[in-house]
Amino acid sequence: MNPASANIEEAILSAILAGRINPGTRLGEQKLADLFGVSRTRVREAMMRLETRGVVQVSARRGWFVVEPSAEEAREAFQTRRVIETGLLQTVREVPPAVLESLREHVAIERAAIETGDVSSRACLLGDFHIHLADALGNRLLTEIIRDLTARTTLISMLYQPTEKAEESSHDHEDIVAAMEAGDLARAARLMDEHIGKVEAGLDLTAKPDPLAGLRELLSPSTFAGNAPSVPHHHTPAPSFEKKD
Amino acid sequence: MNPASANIEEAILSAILAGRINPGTRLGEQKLADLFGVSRTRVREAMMRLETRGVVQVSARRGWFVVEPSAEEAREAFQTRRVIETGLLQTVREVPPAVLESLREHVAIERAAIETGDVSSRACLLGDFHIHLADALGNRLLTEIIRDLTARTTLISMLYQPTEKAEESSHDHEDIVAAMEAGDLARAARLMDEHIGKVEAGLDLTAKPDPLAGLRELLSPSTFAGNAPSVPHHHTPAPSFEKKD
DNA sequence: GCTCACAAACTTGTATACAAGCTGGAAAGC
DNA sequence: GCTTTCCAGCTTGTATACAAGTTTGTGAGC
Repeated sequence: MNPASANIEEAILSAILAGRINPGTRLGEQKLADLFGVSRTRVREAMMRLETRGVVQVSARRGWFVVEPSAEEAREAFQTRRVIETGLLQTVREVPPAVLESLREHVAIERAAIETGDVSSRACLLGDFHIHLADALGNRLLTEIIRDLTARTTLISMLYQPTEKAEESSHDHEDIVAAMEAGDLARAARLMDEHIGKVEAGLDLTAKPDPLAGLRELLSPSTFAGNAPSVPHHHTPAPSFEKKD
Repeated sequence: MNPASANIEEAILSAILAGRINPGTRLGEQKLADLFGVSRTRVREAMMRLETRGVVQVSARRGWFVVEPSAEEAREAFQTRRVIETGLLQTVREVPPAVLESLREHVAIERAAIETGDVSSRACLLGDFHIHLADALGNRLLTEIIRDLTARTTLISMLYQPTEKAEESSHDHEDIVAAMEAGDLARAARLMDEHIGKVEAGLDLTAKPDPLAGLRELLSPSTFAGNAPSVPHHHTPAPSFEKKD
């Protein structure tokens, strides 16, 4: 609708869905304004829209930050996704062949990306499966809701997921599609429930979102040799938020 | 967060939920700014947030309007509500006694409002039941989603609902709570599905949203005696949007 | 009397200016 | 050397000014 401001919003959201923007990343109004060649007004507009969609947050006079969901918020996001996605599968009566075809194709692309080892696109694809599903079985409204929720859970995974299990997720997707193909939507719903449960269980929600993650990442590829302690042993003055610049 | 702009947003949303603002109502930035004693900036902020929540829309350089969902959008909203609310009931394992108590109480208030004939508050209460349910069984995120959806369906009812059936809805709510009380959540989910289906079926989605509804309402209580044709017989130049001022 | 064209008033769209507050670093004091 | 205080710079918050487009009312022409 507003050409540029919609682009800013969409650009940031899809970067999050693709896992290219880390939770906690600071998004300065002026920098984005320069980047997109508009004034701060439009950027603020996009930011406020993203804030109501739950993907960024403003800290008064400090800046906009990509949300870092708390453990509680993480649980809420997963519960919500479980409710909606199982509800969708159980509400639908039958699945059109074209939809099945499209989903099978999507899963095939997932597997290809995993075997190729294309890490950057596979996270995006795994989330995209759920968005595709909502789009195919539901409607635009539902798709938008799922999209925002997927952005949230993507950020949560970045914060709390110790190890990725892309193969397992893709296999789950395959099973869900198979159940749909067999016309057993109740089973598809149950599999979806388990799938989301597995992803959630794979998180380490006891570990607080690590404010040092950014620093550690910068230091870990060993500029210094022979030190890979899990926690830096020197006293650090808690930089709290800022990670990228 | 932003005290005033959040208030504007909340004030408008709850007015919609209470049925005090009609779909299609124009919301002028300057007038709202004067009303709330702030500048247009804050009002625009609130409007854009409400736009991403799907309750208002901007028509370029003409103004902000409370949405008038199309028949297609109405179907989408009801499908989405059905998916989420049945999904919620089916996901929940057991219902805490305190929740049951609170829901029973709510239904009692509904019935009281209906018997009293308090038309203004009963629409609000009927929608509130679903919001309460999401709040009690789900989480804040889910509640917010349901709240926005309820705002949508409230507007849809205003546009397409020929006759209100408040007693029936309240009775449905009672049955749903009874099923929950009996621990039969599958039945509760089915009843919820039927309930939302009934509300949707009670709409006349073939009737286009009537751009003259506002005018007709203003004229119908007979300033002139003896003329109540369903359509004014003189040529009207299609005022399209504006209804309130 | 009716239609059409034009202009004035009004509304949103966008940028910019300035105010308010936070952060980080330098300098002073211990 | 270490801590504390204060100031300069940077970032968002809010208002206002102006640009661009829409609507409506007026008046000329038929």
